[in-house]
Amino acid sequence: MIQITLPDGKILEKPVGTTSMDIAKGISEGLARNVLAAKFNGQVIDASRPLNSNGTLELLTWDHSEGKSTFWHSSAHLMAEALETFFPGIKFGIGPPIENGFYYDVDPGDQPISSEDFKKIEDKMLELARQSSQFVRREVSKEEAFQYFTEKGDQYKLDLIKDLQDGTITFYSQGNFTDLCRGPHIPDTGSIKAVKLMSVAGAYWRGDEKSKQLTRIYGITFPKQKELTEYLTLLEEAKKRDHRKLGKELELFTFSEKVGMGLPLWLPKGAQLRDRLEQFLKKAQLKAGYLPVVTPHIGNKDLYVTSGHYEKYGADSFQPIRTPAEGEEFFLKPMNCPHHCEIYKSKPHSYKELPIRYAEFGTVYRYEQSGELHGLTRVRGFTQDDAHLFCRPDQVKDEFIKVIDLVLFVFRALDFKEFIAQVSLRDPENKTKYIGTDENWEKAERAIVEAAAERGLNTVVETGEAAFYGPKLDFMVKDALGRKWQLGTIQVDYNLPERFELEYTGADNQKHRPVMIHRAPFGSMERFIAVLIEHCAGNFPLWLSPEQVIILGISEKYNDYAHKVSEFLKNSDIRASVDERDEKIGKKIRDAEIRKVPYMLIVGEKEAAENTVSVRKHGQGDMGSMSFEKFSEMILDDVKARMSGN
RNA sequence: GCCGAUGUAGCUCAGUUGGCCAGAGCUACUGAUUUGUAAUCAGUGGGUCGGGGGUUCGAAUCCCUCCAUCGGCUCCA
Repeated sequence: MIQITLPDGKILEKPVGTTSMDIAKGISEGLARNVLAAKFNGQVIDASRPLNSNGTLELLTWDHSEGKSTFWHSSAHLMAEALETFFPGIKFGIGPPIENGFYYDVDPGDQPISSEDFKKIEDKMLELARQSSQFVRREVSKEEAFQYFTEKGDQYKLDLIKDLQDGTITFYSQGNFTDLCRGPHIPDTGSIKAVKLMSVAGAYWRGDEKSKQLTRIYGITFPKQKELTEYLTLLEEAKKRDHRKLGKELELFTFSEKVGMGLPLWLPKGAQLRDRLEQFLKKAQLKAGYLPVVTPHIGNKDLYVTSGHYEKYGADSFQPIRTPAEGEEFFLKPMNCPHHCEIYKSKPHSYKELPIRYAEFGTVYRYEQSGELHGLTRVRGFTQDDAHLFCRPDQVKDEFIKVIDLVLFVFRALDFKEFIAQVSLRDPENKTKYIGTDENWEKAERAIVEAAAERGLNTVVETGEAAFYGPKLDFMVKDALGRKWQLGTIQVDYNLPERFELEYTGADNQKHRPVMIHRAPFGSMERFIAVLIEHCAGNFPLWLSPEQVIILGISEKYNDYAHKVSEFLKNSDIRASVDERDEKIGKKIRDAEIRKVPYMLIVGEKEAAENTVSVRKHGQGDMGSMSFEKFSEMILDDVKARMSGN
């Protein structure tokens, strides 16, 4: 007999070889129907696997993320089975579950698969699912595995088997399809009730640019049709928030082929929004002891030879500008730090001065591969809310914490509640990728981990994701379509101070090397605004809104009064304008609502006579009337409260 | 950069077996109207059908090529 401990603490005595499914059936038929897999002693396994030792057991259903993963992984197999019926000889790479659904990388040979094939594949998947074929697990020898896929002619599977250890290889079969697979899988295909293939895309075999490119088919499945419908509705909603769409509709930014791809043009309203954000952060930074500096957009090649960036990125960046007479080479600056190092070097420093914090909204230019460009989130010219902190080694952790606090202040002011802090450490297996000593790396990594812990950040650690010069802490958020983007970043750098031979004089009258911290709470203005647009669906908070108030006259007769109100508001630093058009009030309101102007003031005969305005709030409707002085006060109070981060 | 898809007026989109001067709505402009909380009416203007080349009596439509955009991959100081 073995003892099985359930999540509620209950302990069951069961014969050796009992399966999780048996246990589920013992609890309830309903549960048994919904069990997709099981987690035994922390390992996810098939519900049909016999249990042979004591342990803790959790039955996984659709409500568990691991249950979903198993469901989607099995769905990938189901799709593969369907694909094989339409594309005989098709070869398979890998087919894992992902955050939303699954994909399978396939090589269909000379019979391309396009989205036009989706319908028939989906139908076939549903047809196969209805047969409720069981997923059957089988342990095979490496030799047998080789033999099977050699006969099938699937070189990708052979490539995978090559790296597997004999004795650990398993096959899973359902219906007429057998795949090399670690598992686990759901009991049978019958629970897959709704299927939707999302897209096809190219993907390199094993993620290697030099390998053959396979066709990746993305799909998602659900145990209920209703859930698929809901998911598709959610995607539609997300599309409406896409910053590229809203950016155009709200006239925030645009691109021009003539100017060049990936080079955003900020329209007046977008520039206004951007300026509000800059002013907000500049104010906070002044309070936190930052010193504003300004540096040029280009820098001599020598600067980047010294920094080491020339060697690493020289060939893959915009090529240098040459002076006609001297033939000197200048690069568009891809980052601000080398310039700031030279500012630091402009005079000797005492340990008493540190930390020194140079801040600059610095516009930088990076050559991004053409296929990488994406709205405002991935561009070739962008402005970093950059700053470089030069401090003593004993100040690193404190400074780090202060920066975390600043980032959190910004996020709070802008109502970003969901983000994760990613700690990026170097890959210990591949230390040659990085510059700097082991000792310095360890010190820096420890400082980051401790600082993040002290501020209670929700962190994930990513090994091998560090920059080549130091570890970093990045704040990640998701866009409307669930894609993850890095916003703020804090990076420790022991490298540049070394390369630029930065120094300060210590209390011992000896020269010491400062530590540098790069940091940008927004990251880049472009990306931050992109994410902000999606975050608030274009309904910017009042204090940021490019147009805060629009005054709408009932007819042209009241335009004079409307202008009087507008002038009064503008004199109080409220961004107000008048819709002077000869349109009916309904039309003016509709247009202002579509433009997402936070406040509409409707003025007619009654208001003009009483010196009042009729207030309509965006998305909420009529709020009644008040004197325009009172309205102005209300707006200013709101703005003031928000800008201070409450 | 790679794979796949897309590209018609300022915007959103019709226009598919190649065939009269390429269409609609919104926007813009002109006029009428002077309006009370999400679209007043009428008229006018606006397009090298992404660029270039080709096939054809004839191309927005078929082919080639380049460019840009979109979805991914790879990359991201």
